[in-house]
Amino acid sequence: MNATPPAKRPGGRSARIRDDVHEAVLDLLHSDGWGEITIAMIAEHSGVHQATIYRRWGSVPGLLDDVVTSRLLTTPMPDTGTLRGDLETFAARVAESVGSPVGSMYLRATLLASKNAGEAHEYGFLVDRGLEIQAMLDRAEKRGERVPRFLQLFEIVLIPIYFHGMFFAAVGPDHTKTLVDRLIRIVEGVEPEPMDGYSRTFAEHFNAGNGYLGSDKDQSSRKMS
Amino acid sequence: MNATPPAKRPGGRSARIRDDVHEAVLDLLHSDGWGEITIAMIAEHSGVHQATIYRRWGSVPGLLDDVVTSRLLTTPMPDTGTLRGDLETFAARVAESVGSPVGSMYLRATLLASKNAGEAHEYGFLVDRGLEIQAMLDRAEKRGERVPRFLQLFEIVLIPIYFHGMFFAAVGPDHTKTLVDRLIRIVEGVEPEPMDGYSRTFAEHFNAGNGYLGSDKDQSSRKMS
DNA sequence: CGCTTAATGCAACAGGGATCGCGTTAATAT
DNA sequence: ATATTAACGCGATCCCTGTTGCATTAAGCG
Repeated sequence: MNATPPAKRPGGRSARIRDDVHEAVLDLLHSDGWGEITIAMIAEHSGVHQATIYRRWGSVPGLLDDVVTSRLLTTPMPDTGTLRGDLETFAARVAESVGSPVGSMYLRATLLASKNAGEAHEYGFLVDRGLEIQAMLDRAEKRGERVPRFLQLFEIVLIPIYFHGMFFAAVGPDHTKTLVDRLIRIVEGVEPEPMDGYSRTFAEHFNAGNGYLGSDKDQSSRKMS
Repeated sequence: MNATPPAKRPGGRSARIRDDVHEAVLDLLHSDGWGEITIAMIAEHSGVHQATIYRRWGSVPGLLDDVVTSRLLTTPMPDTGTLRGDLETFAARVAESVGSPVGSMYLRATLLASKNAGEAHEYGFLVDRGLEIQAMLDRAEKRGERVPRFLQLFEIVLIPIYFHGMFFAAVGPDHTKTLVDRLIRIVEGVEPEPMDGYSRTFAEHFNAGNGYLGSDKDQSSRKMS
């Protein structure tokens, strides 16, 4: 699953280089914002030779996968005692990381690589996360709560967060709450979803919210008639 | 909005070349399946020189945008008399085009271009479609039906279709019906969503359905523990 | 400490994407 | 029909991504 298979000599120098490269990646993603990240840039900024990076990680997606799994996604899944609580903190966390340059970059890199020429890039941490999420659901079910299927959770809460974050901008915690609320309503079947936070028409929505989705990031004016 | 600005000499030869290139793109997308599309390939397959293609369209995303807007998205929005009917046929159509190589390719190309270096690729036809969708909703509301907000429709029905289609496989008409049904349930507030079609756990879901989402396209075996 | 060899540095090179200058063709206007 | 010039074809060329062979460094091990 990891980009660096069990190394035979992971000690001092290799570890140092690994750290240098990782840090360079994070630096670049932080400074350059959303610009493209090339291996040449990483090589120069870290002082590690290109060839080394190509040999160890192969490609930018592979390197990003390593960075993400080894540094960013180490926080354990929430366990607040209620499914709603778990989902809300988890969704907020996902939204935050997907909205950041690192997360957005990673998702786009891995997903774009996914359908490309044969070499089906492993979905890496996505599978791990899936298992952890399932454990979270299982806990809730064991407590006696009504729980959604995984695909429901994925479609109703996670996919919108991913989509917003990748294409437009990070979604705020208020909206993640709305998504979680929607999921729970669906599972429990209560009264219809309130429409307070929603623009009435597409035009309003598009113009007011900046961008295609009503999120709150500035995005050079693009009105329509 | 269009990739080719109002040409000063759009007649005979230019039009012929434009058609040749468009047809080559469609041919390649049909035959090569999901493989990468390069301008070199298009040039060879169409008999038009690379330099010409670069000059007129600039890049693959630009060319795809032109192809899509001028050839593929000309079918009018459905008007069946009920919101559910409209949504179901529309969703099925979207799923089909997004699942096809052309649609998938286009979406992924725009995705790549969207947040990349400055040149904010226009979302092109997406805005047009948004307005048409809104008109569909307006018609339904005028008939007295309870209608969702645009963002709800977008998040609950369209985004999942896009996401599935772009990164995994096309969703079948059965699942699009599920999505539409979900939306209408949310707006009208009825009993909880049935869970028949959903795998029980993430592992089941992942292994059985092939790929991360339970869709029905073969995808080289990738089991997990 | 000394030996083995994994891992890195270095430079040269292949390959492809994209651009440019210039000659040629043909669309448009008169 | 003729002139004008937009648009195309062609080849050379640049630049960037990624690879490879070989020398050098240092990690792991006795």
